[in-house]
Amino acid sequence: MKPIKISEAVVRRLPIYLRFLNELSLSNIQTVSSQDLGEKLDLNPAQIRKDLAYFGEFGRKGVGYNVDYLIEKIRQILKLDKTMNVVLVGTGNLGRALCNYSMYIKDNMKIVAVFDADPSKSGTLLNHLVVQPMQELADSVRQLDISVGIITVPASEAQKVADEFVAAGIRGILNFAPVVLKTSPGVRIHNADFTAELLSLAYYMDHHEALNEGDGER
Amino acid sequence: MKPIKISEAVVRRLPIYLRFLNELSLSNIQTVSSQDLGEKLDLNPAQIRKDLAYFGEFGRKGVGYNVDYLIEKIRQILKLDKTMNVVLVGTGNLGRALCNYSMYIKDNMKIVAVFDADPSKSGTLLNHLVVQPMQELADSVRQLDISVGIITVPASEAQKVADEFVAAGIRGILNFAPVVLKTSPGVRIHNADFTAELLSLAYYMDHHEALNEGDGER
DNA sequence: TAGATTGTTAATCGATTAACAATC
DNA sequence: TAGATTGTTAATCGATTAACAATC
Repeated sequence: MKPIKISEAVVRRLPIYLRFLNELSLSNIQTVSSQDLGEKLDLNPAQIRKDLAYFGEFGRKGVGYNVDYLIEKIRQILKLDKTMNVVLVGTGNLGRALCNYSMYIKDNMKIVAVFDADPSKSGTLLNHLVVQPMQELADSVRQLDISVGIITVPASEAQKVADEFVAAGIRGILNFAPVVLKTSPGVRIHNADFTAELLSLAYYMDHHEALNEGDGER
Repeated sequence: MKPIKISEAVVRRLPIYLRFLNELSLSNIQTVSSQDLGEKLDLNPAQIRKDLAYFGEFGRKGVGYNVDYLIEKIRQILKLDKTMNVVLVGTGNLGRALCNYSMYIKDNMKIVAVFDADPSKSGTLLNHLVVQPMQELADSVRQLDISVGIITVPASEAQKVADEFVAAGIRGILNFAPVVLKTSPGVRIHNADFTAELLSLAYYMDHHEALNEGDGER
Protein backbone atom coordinates (compact mmCIF):
# COMPACT_ATOMS: atom_id res chain seq x y z
CA MET A 1 0.00 0.00 0.00
CA LYS A 2 2.86 2.35 0.79
CA PRO A 3 5.90 1.00 -1.04
CA ILE A 4 7.78 4.30 -0.74
CA LYS A 5 11.32 3.76 0.39
CA ILE A 6 12.40 6.02 3.22
CA SER A 7 15.80 7.61 2.83
CA GLU A 8 18.54 7.01 5.34
CA ALA A 9 18.74 10.72 6.15
CA VAL A 10 15.11 10.73 7.22
CA VAL A 11 15.50 7.74 9.54
CA ARG A 12 18.59 9.30 11.10
CA ARG A 13 16.58 12.35 12.10
CA LEU A 14 13.80 10.44 13.82
CA PRO A 15 15.78 9.81 17.02
CA ILE A 16 16.64 13.51 17.13
CA TYR A 17 12.97 14.37 16.97
CA LEU A 18 12.14 11.76 19.56
CA ARG A 19 14.66 13.00 22.08
CA PHE A 20 13.48 16.56 21.90
CA LEU A 21 9.84 15.53 22.05
CA ASN A 22 10.62 13.59 25.20
CA GLU A 23 12.04 16.76 26.72
CA LEU A 24 8.90 18.67 25.80
CA SER A 25 6.74 15.95 27.28
CA LEU A 26 8.65 16.12 30.55
CA SER A 27 7.99 19.87 30.59
CA ASN A 28 4.30 19.17 30.13
CA ILE A 29 4.20 20.85 26.76
CA GLN A 30 1.36 19.26 24.80
CA THR A 31 1.63 20.73 21.32
CA VAL A 32 4.52 21.65 19.06
CA SER A 33 4.75 23.07 15.55
CA SER A 34 7.30 22.17 12.87
CA GLN A 35 8.44 25.76 13.26
CA ASP A 36 9.26 25.24 16.94
CA LEU A 37 10.99 21.94 16.26
CA GLY A 38 13.00 23.45 13.45
CA GLU A 39 14.30 26.26 15.62
CA LYS A 40 15.31 24.00 18.45
CA LEU A 41 16.88 21.33 16.29
CA ASP A 42 18.42 23.57 13.65
CA LEU A 43 16.40 22.04 10.86
CA ASN A 44 14.09 23.38 8.19
CA PRO A 45 10.43 23.13 9.27
CA ALA A 46 9.42 21.90 5.84
CA GLN A 47 11.91 19.09 6.15
CA ILE A 48 10.47 18.04 9.48
CA ARG A 49 6.93 18.04 8.14
CA LYS A 50 8.04 16.06 5.12
CA ASP A 51 9.95 13.55 7.22
CA LEU A 52 6.96 12.88 9.43
CA ALA A 53 4.53 12.78 6.52
CA TYR A 54 6.35 9.78 5.09
CA PHE A 55 4.89 7.74 7.93
CA GLY A 56 1.43 9.20 8.29
CA GLU A 57 -0.57 12.32 9.03
CA PHE A 58 0.43 13.00 12.61
CA GLY A 59 -0.32 16.70 12.82
CA ARG A 60 -3.36 18.95 12.78
CA LYS A 61 -3.49 21.86 10.37
CA GLY A 62 -3.52 25.19 12.13
CA VAL A 63 -2.55 23.51 15.39
CA GLY A 64 0.64 21.48 15.14
CA TYR A 65 1.63 18.11 16.52
CA ASN A 66 0.48 16.57 19.78
CA VAL A 67 3.71 15.84 21.60
CA ASP A 68 2.77 12.59 23.29
CA TYR A 69 1.04 11.22 20.23
CA LEU A 70 4.04 12.01 18.06
CA ILE A 71 6.37 10.36 20.57
CA GLU A 72 4.24 7.24 20.45
CA LYS A 73 4.22 7.23 16.66
CA ILE A 74 7.98 7.73 16.27
CA ARG A 75 8.61 5.02 18.81
CA GLN A 76 6.45 2.70 16.77
CA ILE A 77 8.24 3.61 13.56
CA LEU A 78 11.66 2.97 15.12
CA LYS A 79 10.26 -0.17 16.73
CA LEU A 80 11.15 1.00 20.17
CA ASP A 81 7.77 -0.14 21.43
CA LYS A 82 9.12 -3.63 21.91
CA THR A 83 12.35 -4.55 23.66
CA MET A 84 15.35 -5.08 21.42
CA ASN A 85 18.08 -7.27 22.81
CA VAL A 86 21.66 -6.24 22.20
CA VAL A 87 25.02 -7.96 22.57
CA LEU A 88 28.30 -6.14 23.13
CA VAL A 89 31.73 -7.50 22.25
CA GLY A 90 34.85 -5.90 23.67
CA THR A 91 35.06 -5.06 27.36
CA GLY A 92 37.72 -2.38 27.19
CA ASN A 93 37.19 1.10 28.54
CA LEU A 94 34.67 2.03 25.92
CA GLY A 95 32.73 -1.21 26.11
CA ARG A 96 32.45 -0.94 29.86
CA ALA A 97 31.30 2.66 29.59
CA LEU A 98 28.55 1.68 27.17
CA CYS A 99 27.38 -1.14 29.40
CA ASN A 100 26.90 1.24 32.26
CA TYR A 101 24.77 3.57 30.19
CA SER A 102 21.22 3.52 31.40
CA MET A 103 19.54 5.26 28.49
CA TYR A 104 18.78 1.99 26.82
CA ILE A 105 16.08 1.13 29.27
CA LYS A 106 13.79 3.99 28.33
CA ASP A 107 14.27 3.20 24.67
CA ASN A 108 13.78 -0.51 25.08
CA MET A 109 17.27 -1.35 23.90
CA LYS A 110 18.93 -3.64 26.38
CA ILE A 111 22.41 -5.12 26.49
CA VAL A 112 21.69 -8.68 27.54
CA ALA A 113 25.07 -10.34 26.89
CA VAL A 114 28.72 -9.27 26.91
CA PHE A 115 31.66 -11.01 25.28
CA ASP A 116 35.40 -10.65 25.09
CA ALA A 117 37.91 -12.41 22.88
CA ASP A 118 40.39 -12.48 25.74
CA PRO A 119 39.61 -15.72 27.64
CA SER A 120 41.04 -14.28 30.84
CA LYS A 121 38.15 -11.79 30.90
CA SER A 122 35.57 -14.56 30.84
CA GLY A 123 33.61 -14.92 34.02
CA THR A 124 34.29 -11.41 35.27
CA LEU A 125 31.27 -9.32 36.10
CA LEU A 126 30.26 -6.22 34.16
CA ASN A 127 27.16 -4.35 35.22
CA HIS A 128 25.32 -7.49 36.38
CA LEU A 129 26.37 -9.45 33.32
CA VAL A 130 28.96 -12.20 33.22
CA VAL A 131 31.52 -11.72 30.45
CA GLN A 132 31.40 -14.73 28.13
CA PRO A 133 33.95 -16.26 25.76
CA MET A 134 33.36 -15.89 22.02
CA GLN A 135 32.53 -19.56 21.48
CA GLU A 136 29.23 -19.00 23.24
CA LEU A 137 28.18 -16.11 21.00
CA ALA A 138 25.96 -17.96 18.55
CA ASP A 139 24.18 -19.83 21.31
CA SER A 140 23.45 -16.68 23.29
CA VAL A 141 22.22 -14.81 20.23
CA ARG A 142 19.74 -17.59 19.54
CA GLN A 143 18.65 -18.18 23.11
CA LEU A 144 18.28 -14.53 24.06
CA ASP A 145 16.77 -13.44 20.74
CA ILE A 146 19.47 -10.86 20.10
CA SER A 147 19.24 -8.88 16.90
CA VAL A 148 21.79 -6.09 17.34
CA GLY A 149 25.50 -6.26 18.13
CA ILE A 150 27.83 -3.55 19.36
CA ILE A 151 31.52 -3.77 18.46
CA THR A 152 33.97 -2.14 20.86
CA VAL A 153 37.09 -4.13 20.07
CA PRO A 154 40.30 -2.76 18.52
CA ALA A 155 40.20 -2.04 14.79
CA SER A 156 42.34 -5.07 14.07
CA GLU A 157 39.72 -7.40 15.58
CA ALA A 158 36.55 -5.71 14.39
CA GLN A 159 36.07 -7.51 11.08
CA LYS A 160 36.45 -10.86 12.75
CA VAL A 161 33.79 -9.98 15.29
CA ALA A 162 31.51 -8.70 12.55
CA ASP A 163 31.88 -12.03 10.74
CA GLU A 164 30.97 -13.90 13.90
CA PHE A 165 27.98 -11.63 14.40
CA VAL A 166 26.72 -12.36 10.92
CA ALA A 167 27.30 -16.09 11.36
CA ALA A 168 25.34 -15.95 14.61
CA GLY A 169 22.40 -14.31 12.87
CA ILE A 170 22.73 -10.73 13.97
CA ARG A 171 21.06 -8.26 11.64
CA GLY A 172 22.32 -4.88 12.83
CA ILE A 173 25.75 -3.76 13.97
CA LEU A 174 26.82 -0.61 15.77
CA ASN A 175 30.54 -0.38 15.09
CA PHE A 176 32.82 1.74 17.25
CA ALA A 177 36.05 0.48 15.70
CA PRO A 178 37.70 2.87 13.25
CA VAL A 179 37.50 0.56 10.28
CA VAL A 180 35.11 -0.07 7.39
CA LEU A 181 33.39 -3.39 7.95
CA LYS A 182 32.28 -5.78 5.22
CA THR A 183 29.20 -7.94 5.68
CA SER A 184 26.54 -9.60 3.63
CA PRO A 185 23.89 -7.27 2.16
CA GLY A 186 21.16 -8.10 4.66
CA VAL A 187 23.12 -6.79 7.61
CA ARG A 188 22.84 -3.15 8.56
CA ILE A 189 25.97 -1.41 9.83
CA HIS A 190 25.99 1.94 11.62
CA ASN A 191 29.31 3.47 12.47
CA ALA A 192 29.86 5.37 15.69
CA ASP A 193 33.28 6.50 14.74
CA PHE A 194 34.22 9.43 16.91
CA THR A 195 37.86 9.32 15.89
CA ALA A 196 36.83 10.25 12.35
CA GLU A 197 34.64 13.01 13.74
CA LEU A 198 37.53 14.35 15.73
CA LEU A 199 39.94 14.29 12.81
CA SER A 200 37.52 15.98 10.45
CA LEU A 201 36.90 18.59 13.13
CA ALA A 202 40.57 19.53 12.89
CA TYR A 203 40.05 20.56 9.29
CA TYR A 204 37.75 23.36 10.33
CA MET A 205 40.00 24.83 12.97
CA ASP A 206 41.49 28.26 12.45
CA HIS A 207 43.23 28.85 9.18
CA HIS A 208 40.47 27.62 6.92
CA GLU A 209 38.14 30.56 7.49
CA ALA A 210 39.71 32.22 4.47
CA LEU A 211 38.67 29.33 2.25
CA ASN A 212 35.24 28.67 3.70
CA GLU A 213 34.09 32.25 3.72
CA GLY A 214 30.45 31.23 3.55
CA ASP A 215 30.74 29.42 6.85
CA GLY A 216 28.40 28.93 9.75
CA GLU A 217 27.06 25.58 8.74
CA ARG A 218 26.99 22.51 10.88
CA MET B 1 43.67 31.26 -5.76
CA LYS B 2 41.39 28.33 -4.97
CA PRO B 3 38.24 29.79 -3.48
CA ILE B 4 36.31 26.56 -3.99
CA LYS B 5 34.41 25.59 -0.89
CA ILE B 6 34.82 21.97 0.12
CA SER B 7 31.66 20.17 1.10
CA GLU B 8 31.22 18.66 4.50
CA ALA B 9 30.75 15.19 3.02
CA VAL B 10 34.16 15.38 1.39
CA VAL B 11 35.93 16.39 4.60
CA ARG B 12 34.21 13.60 6.49
CA ARG B 13 35.68 11.03 4.14
CA LEU B 14 39.27 12.21 4.45
CA PRO B 15 39.86 10.50 7.83
CA ILE B 16 38.47 7.28 6.35
CA TYR B 17 40.98 7.48 3.52
CA LEU B 18 43.76 8.33 5.93
CA ARG B 19 43.11 5.38 8.18
CA PHE B 20 43.13 2.88 5.38
CA LEU B 21 46.22 4.41 3.81
CA ASN B 22 47.97 4.04 7.15
CA GLU B 23 47.12 0.35 7.10
CA LEU B 24 48.52 0.02 3.60
CA SER B 25 51.66 1.84 4.61
CA LEU B 26 52.17 -0.53 7.51
CA SER B 27 51.88 -3.41 5.06
CA ASN B 28 54.57 -1.77 2.91
CA ILE B 29 52.20 -1.21 0.03
CA GLN B 30 53.49 1.76 -1.90
CA THR B 31 50.86 2.47 -4.52
CA VAL B 32 47.08 2.34 -4.54
CA SER B 33 44.43 3.12 -7.14
CA SER B 34 41.06 4.76 -6.58
CA GLN B 35 39.65 1.42 -7.68
CA ASP B 36 41.39 -0.40 -4.82
CA LEU B 37 40.39 2.25 -2.31
CA GLY B 38 36.81 2.17 -3.51
CA GLU B 39 36.54 -1.56 -3.06
CA LYS B 40 38.00 -1.55 0.42
CA LEU B 41 36.07 1.47 1.65
CA ASP B 42 32.79 0.79 -0.12
CA LEU B 43 32.94 4.00 -2.08
CA ASN B 44 32.77 4.92 -5.73
CA PRO B 45 36.27 5.31 -7.23
CA ALA B 46 35.20 8.43 -9.10
CA GLN B 47 34.13 9.96 -5.84
CA ILE B 48 37.47 9.25 -4.25
CA ARG B 49 39.36 10.79 -7.17
CA LYS B 50 37.10 13.82 -7.09
CA ASP B 51 37.47 14.23 -3.34
CA LEU B 52 41.25 14.20 -3.56
CA ALA B 53 41.34 16.42 -6.62
CA TYR B 54 39.74 19.23 -4.63
CA PHE B 55 43.01 19.61 -2.80
CA GLY B 56 45.57 18.99 -5.54
CA GLU B 57 46.86 16.52 -8.09
CA PHE B 58 48.12 13.78 -5.83
CA GLY B 59 48.03 10.84 -8.23
CA ARG B 60 49.81 9.74 -11.38
CA LYS B 61 47.80 8.77 -14.41
CA GLY B 62 48.20 5.15 -15.31
CA VAL B 63 49.80 4.45 -11.94
CA GLY B 64 47.66 5.52 -9.01
CA TYR B 65 48.51 7.23 -5.75
CA ASN B 66 51.70 6.90 -3.77
CA VAL B 67 50.51 5.76 -0.36
CA ASP B 68 52.97 7.63 1.83
CA TYR B 69 52.73 10.80 -0.19
CA LEU B 70 48.94 10.73 0.00
CA ILE B 71 49.07 10.14 3.74
CA GLU B 72 51.30 13.17 4.11
CA LYS B 73 48.99 15.30 1.99
CA ILE B 74 45.79 14.30 3.78
CA ARG B 75 47.45 14.91 7.11
CA GLN B 76 48.35 18.37 5.94
CA ILE B 77 44.82 19.04 4.72
CA LEU B 78 43.34 17.93 8.04
CA LYS B 79 46.07 19.86 9.85
CA LEU B 80 47.24 16.80 11.67
CA ASP B 81 50.82 17.77 10.93
CA LYS B 82 50.85 20.00 13.98
CA THR B 83 49.66 19.04 17.45
CA MET B 84 46.12 20.05 18.32
CA ASN B 85 45.37 20.45 22.00
CA VAL B 86 42.05 19.18 23.27
CA VAL B 87 40.10 19.63 26.49
CA LEU B 88 37.56 17.14 27.82
CA VAL B 89 34.71 17.97 30.18
CA GLY B 90 32.85 15.22 32.00
CA THR B 91 34.77 12.45 33.72
CA GLY B 92 32.06 9.83 33.77
CA ASN B 93 32.52 6.39 32.27
CA LEU B 94 32.64 7.65 28.73
CA GLY B 95 34.94 10.57 29.46
CA ARG B 96 37.39 8.32 31.24
CA ALA B 97 37.30 5.84 28.38
CA LEU B 98 38.13 8.57 25.89
CA CYS B 99 41.01 9.85 27.99
CA ASN B 100 42.59 6.44 27.99
CA TYR B 101 42.44 6.18 24.23
CA SER B 102 45.90 6.33 22.77
CA MET B 103 45.02 6.91 19.13
CA TYR B 104 45.26 10.64 19.53
CA ILE B 105 49.03 10.56 19.71
CA LYS B 106 49.56 9.29 16.19
CA ASP B 107 47.13 11.84 14.88
CA ASN B 108 48.56 14.71 16.88
CA MET B 109 45.39 15.26 18.82
CA LYS B 110 46.12 15.37 22.50
CA ILE B 111 43.87 15.74 25.53
CA VAL B 112 45.82 18.17 27.66
CA ALA B 113 43.23 19.12 30.28
CA VAL B 114 40.24 17.44 31.93
CA PHE B 115 37.38 19.12 33.79
CA ASP B 116 34.35 18.11 35.76
CA ALA B 117 31.47 20.21 37.05
CA ASP B 118 31.35 18.14 40.20
CA PRO B 119 33.80 19.85 42.61
CA SER B 120 34.36 16.60 44.48
CA LYS B 121 36.06 15.22 41.36
CA SER B 122 38.60 18.03 41.29
CA GLY B 123 42.11 16.95 42.07
CA THR B 124 41.60 13.31 41.24
CA LEU B 125 43.94 11.83 38.68
CA LEU B 126 42.84 10.65 35.26
CA ASN B 127 45.43 9.22 32.90
CA HIS B 128 48.22 11.49 34.17
CA LEU B 129 45.99 14.54 34.19
CA VAL B 130 44.56 16.24 37.25
CA VAL B 131 40.81 16.83 36.99
CA GLN B 132 40.13 20.56 37.30
CA PRO B 133 37.08 22.56 38.39
CA MET B 134 35.17 24.46 35.71
CA GLN B 135 36.27 27.89 36.92
CA GLU B 136 39.73 27.20 35.60
CA LEU B 137 38.53 26.35 32.09
CA ALA B 138 39.12 29.69 30.38
CA ASP B 139 42.58 30.03 31.88
CA SER B 140 43.65 26.57 30.80
CA VAL B 141 42.31 27.04 27.29
CA ARG B 142 44.37 30.18 26.92
CA GLN B 143 47.52 28.92 28.57
CA LEU B 144 47.59 25.53 26.85
CA ASP B 145 46.46 26.85 23.47
CA ILE B 146 43.46 24.54 23.33
CA SER B 147 41.23 24.78 20.28
CA VAL B 148 38.96 21.74 20.55
CA GLY B 149 36.66 20.64 23.36
CA ILE B 150 35.03 17.27 23.96
CA ILE B 151 31.74 17.14 25.84
CA THR B 152 30.99 13.95 27.78
CA VAL B 153 28.56 15.31 30.36
CA PRO B 154 24.88 14.37 30.70
CA ALA B 155 22.52 15.91 28.14
CA SER B 156 21.13 18.28 30.73
CA GLU B 157 24.54 19.87 31.28
CA ALA B 158 25.85 19.86 27.72
CA GLN B 159 24.60 23.26 26.57
CA LYS B 160 26.06 24.93 29.61
CA VAL B 161 29.44 23.38 28.92
CA ALA B 162 29.22 24.39 25.26
CA ASP B 163 28.56 27.98 26.33
CA GLU B 164 31.59 27.92 28.59
CA PHE B 165 33.67 26.47 25.77
CA VAL B 166 32.67 29.27 23.44
CA ALA B 167 33.31 31.88 26.10
CA ALA B 168 36.74 30.39 26.67
CA GLY B 169 37.56 30.71 22.98
CA ILE B 170 37.20 27.14 21.82
CA ARG B 171 36.50 26.83 18.10
CA GLY B 172 35.54 23.18 17.67
CA ILE B 173 33.37 20.87 19.77
CA LEU B 174 32.98 17.12 19.69
CA ASN B 175 29.68 16.51 21.46
CA PHE B 176 28.80 13.10 22.88
CA ALA B 177 25.69 14.28 24.70
CA PRO B 178 22.41 13.36 23.00
CA VAL B 179 21.24 16.92 22.51
CA VAL B 180 21.44 19.55 19.76
CA LEU B 181 23.81 22.29 20.88
CA LYS B 182 23.50 25.97 19.99
CA THR B 183 26.59 28.10 19.56
CA SER B 184 27.75 31.17 17.70
CA PRO B 185 28.35 30.68 13.96
CA GLY B 186 32.13 30.56 14.15
CA VAL B 187 32.14 27.42 16.28
CA ARG B 188 32.14 24.05 14.61
CA ILE B 189 30.16 21.26 16.26
CA HIS B 190 30.51 17.59 15.41
CA ASN B 191 28.18 15.16 17.09
CA ALA B 192 29.32 11.73 18.17
CA ASP B 193 25.91 10.60 19.10
CA PHE B 194 25.87 6.84 19.27
CA THR B 195 22.49 6.69 20.99
CA ALA B 196 20.92 8.15 17.84
CA GLU B 197 22.83 5.64 15.73
CA LEU B 198 21.56 2.82 17.88
CA LEU B 199 17.95 3.98 17.76
CA SER B 200 17.97 4.46 14.00
CA LEU B 201 19.51 1.01 13.67
CA ALA B 202 16.38 -0.40 15.27
CA TYR B 203 14.34 0.90 12.35
CA TYR B 204 16.11 -1.42 9.96
CA MET B 205 15.69 -4.56 12.02
CA ASP B 206 13.48 -7.33 10.74
CA HIS B 207 10.06 -6.37 9.56
CA HIS B 208 11.09 -3.56 7.27
CA GLU B 209 12.61 -5.75 4.59
CA ALA B 210 9.27 -5.77 2.84
CA LEU B 211 9.28 -1.99 2.54
CA ASN B 212 12.93 -1.47 1.70
CA GLU B 213 13.14 -4.09 -0.99
CA GLY B 214 16.03 -2.34 -2.68
CA ASP B 215 18.20 -2.79 0.37
CA GLY B 216 21.83 -3.50 0.87
CA GLU B 217 22.98 0.08 1.32
CA ARG B 218 24.93 1.41 4.23
C1' DT C 1 53.12 0.82 -28.01
C1' DA C 2 49.22 -0.97 -25.18
C1' DG C 3 47.14 -0.90 -20.77
C1' DA C 4 45.99 1.47 -16.79
C1' DT C 5 44.42 5.15 -14.18
C1' DT C 6 44.05 9.88 -13.17
C1' DG C 7 41.65 14.55 -13.21
C1' DT C 8 37.58 16.65 -14.75
C1' DT C 9 33.39 17.63 -17.21
C1' DA C 10 28.75 16.37 -17.97
C1' DA C 11 24.72 13.58 -16.58
C1' DT C 12 22.20 11.67 -13.00
C1' DC C 13 20.35 11.15 -8.90
C1' DG C 14 18.60 12.41 -4.45
C1' DA C 15 17.77 15.49 -0.77
C1' DT C 16 16.43 20.04 0.85
C1' DT C 17 13.68 24.06 0.59
C1' DA C 18 9.94 27.06 -0.99
C1' DA C 19 5.35 27.72 -1.86
C1' DC C 20 0.61 27.10 -1.25
C1' DA C 21 -3.95 24.91 -1.09
C1' DA C 22 -6.40 22.59 2.48
C1' DT C 23 -8.21 22.98 6.89
C1' DC C 24 -8.17 23.24 11.88
C1' DT D 1 -14.10 34.68 10.48
C1' DA D 2 -9.02 35.37 10.65
C1' DG D 3 -4.74 33.31 11.80
C1' DA D 4 -1.93 29.44 12.00
C1' DT D 5 0.02 25.38 10.44
C1' DT D 6 -0.11 21.08 8.17
C1' DG D 7 0.66 17.91 4.07
C1' DT D 8 2.37 17.95 -0.45
C1' DT D 9 3.82 19.46 -4.95
C1' DA D 10 7.16 21.92 -7.51
C1' DA D 11 11.68 24.24 -7.64
C1' DT D 12 16.22 24.34 -6.12
C1' DC D 13 20.22 22.84 -4.67
C1' DG D 14 24.03 19.75 -3.97
C1' DA D 15 26.23 15.42 -4.12
C1' DT D 16 27.24 11.16 -6.56
C1' DT D 17 28.29 8.69 -10.62
C1' DA D 18 29.50 8.00 -15.48
C1' DA D 19 32.33 8.94 -19.13
C1' DC D 20 36.43 10.16 -21.34
C1' DA D 21 40.46 12.83 -22.83
C1' DA D 22 45.03 13.25 -21.03
C1' DT D 23 49.02 10.87 -19.88
C1' DC D 24 51.98 7.88 -17.22
